[in-house]
Amino acid sequence: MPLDALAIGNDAIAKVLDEIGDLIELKGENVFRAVTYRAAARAIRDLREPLSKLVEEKRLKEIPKVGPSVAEAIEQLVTTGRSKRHEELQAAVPPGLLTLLRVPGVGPATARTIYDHLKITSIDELEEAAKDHRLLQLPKIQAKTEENILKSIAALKQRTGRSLLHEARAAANEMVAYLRAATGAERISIAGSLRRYRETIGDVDIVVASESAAPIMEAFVRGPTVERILAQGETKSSVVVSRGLQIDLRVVPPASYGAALLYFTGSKEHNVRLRGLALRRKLLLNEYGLYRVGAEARGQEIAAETEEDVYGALGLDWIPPELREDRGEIDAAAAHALPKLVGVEQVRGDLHTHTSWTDGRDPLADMARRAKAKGYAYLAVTDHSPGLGMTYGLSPERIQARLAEAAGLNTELAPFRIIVGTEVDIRANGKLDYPDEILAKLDIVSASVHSSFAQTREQMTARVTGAMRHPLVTAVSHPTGRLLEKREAHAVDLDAVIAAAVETGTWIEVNGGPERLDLPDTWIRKAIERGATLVTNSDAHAIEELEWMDLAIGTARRGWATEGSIVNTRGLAATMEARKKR
DNA sequence: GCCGTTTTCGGCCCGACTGTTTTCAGTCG
Repeated sequence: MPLDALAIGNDAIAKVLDEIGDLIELKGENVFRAVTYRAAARAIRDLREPLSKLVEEKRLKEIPKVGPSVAEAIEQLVTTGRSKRHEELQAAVPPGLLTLLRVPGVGPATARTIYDHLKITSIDELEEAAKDHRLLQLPKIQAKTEENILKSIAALKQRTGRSLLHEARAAANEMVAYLRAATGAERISIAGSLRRYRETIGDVDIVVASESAAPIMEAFVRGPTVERILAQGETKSSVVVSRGLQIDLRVVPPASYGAALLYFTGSKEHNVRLRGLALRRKLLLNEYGLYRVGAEARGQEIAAETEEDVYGALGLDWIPPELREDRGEIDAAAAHALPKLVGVEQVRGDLHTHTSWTDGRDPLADMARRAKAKGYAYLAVTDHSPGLGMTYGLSPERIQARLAEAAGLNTELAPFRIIVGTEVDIRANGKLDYPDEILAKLDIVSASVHSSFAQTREQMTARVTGAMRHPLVTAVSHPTGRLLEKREAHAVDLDAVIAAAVETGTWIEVNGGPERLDLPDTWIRKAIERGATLVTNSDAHAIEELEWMDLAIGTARRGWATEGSIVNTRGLAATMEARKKR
């Protein structure tokens, strides 16, 4: 079978490698083997080339953590869709043990015990057994463990998945505000994936600096949004708040605040690299500080008070949280070669928004006034075209009326400027949903796919890149069409989209809508490396959603974006100049 | 199973909390 026809993607292969890791652990083999498979899986998720290509070019060994064994598994997966190692493990490990691992609190050892004695292989069976108190007969399991397993299963069933960034942030801000008011603590920070602007959030992490942890812990677990206490210790506690979101709190002495913030911001992979770096210099890095090995017990830290101190003592520049993914940022920090990332304060305008003329909630005048109040120089309104029946796309007549309204507002709000544009639908056949004479009246034309998502990769790629080659199209919006936690990206060749952007000068959007965050960060980085122009947008449908620009910028920063790569950091004239096609 | 500015063998990040433990294994992040 030709490789292309099989088309097993990097993500699918990474998933199998992760599963091999789990199976190795369940089987009781050396856990470091399992760790290696999982590390390789992660490296593959970060890869920006298809594995099939690397196999063909015999370059698999260039991937970190890929040695002879992992490479063999990858090659088999790419060429046959199966892996011998994977299948042998599946045969050796009872089916269903993997399923039990999904229950928080149940690890390999517990799963094994439960299976060996009760032959349980599904979460439903586990729930039944716990309700009947059959787990109590098992070694090392007593009432409390059984109770916790039941609670975890209930939470698992209630929980739909990871939280979207803005939802997690709202819950985190609520908790931080409460802790400030209830305890008077001043140095409180959100850490974890939320601070790194990851696209979805598992748990929220909060770090507090205080000499006395007990009252803060007490206040935390009694918080108004707390539904369940998972753990409560002297310095660390975990609770579940509404919608199943978990919040972890860590209280550390003020002298350790920087080290703790660094530690709990992660990512795990970034931390592991940092500690390895420390160890090679005979230093120990933990959440309390950086120490000479052996000196930690005496509390003689080299650095701990601020993140800058800790990075500095390791010979590194301070690394922005969005870069802390072990994707080359540590080497860049050592070489003093980190990019100067774009900041939300550099944004001069928003070029993708909707109003009550179509499916937006707020009138154009309100959107424009809010944008001006934010300090923007311009705002583009890009209401939908009629092809999207459900969103009341604008007819040619209503476009004229909207142009007239914008002209009036522009006089009133000058020098602030409303740019009248459209988010025009790219139809299934690749044609745009407005004729050229209408598009020609508009200053910004964003083209996007909203239908026929099931097209083949070839069809979809031709559809999108064809639109990008249209001389009146300024930008391509949400290129993958993914809806986080809801809908997968449609099949599209992003390499070809980036190539078309570089070739034609069409901008690629970084959409700040929290369920899109599209383009994804690893592709942003690739697009920038290849010289494409990006535009960050909120895709706001209401005045408060203009704040989603922050999410678009956070995502762009994760893609190592600098001011120069983001077109809407420029003033009005320069931005309009940049939309001219090559 | 991978990896090397102490190494090609012997490590692999580190600590908190829980539960069932009389000193620690399991799990998590």
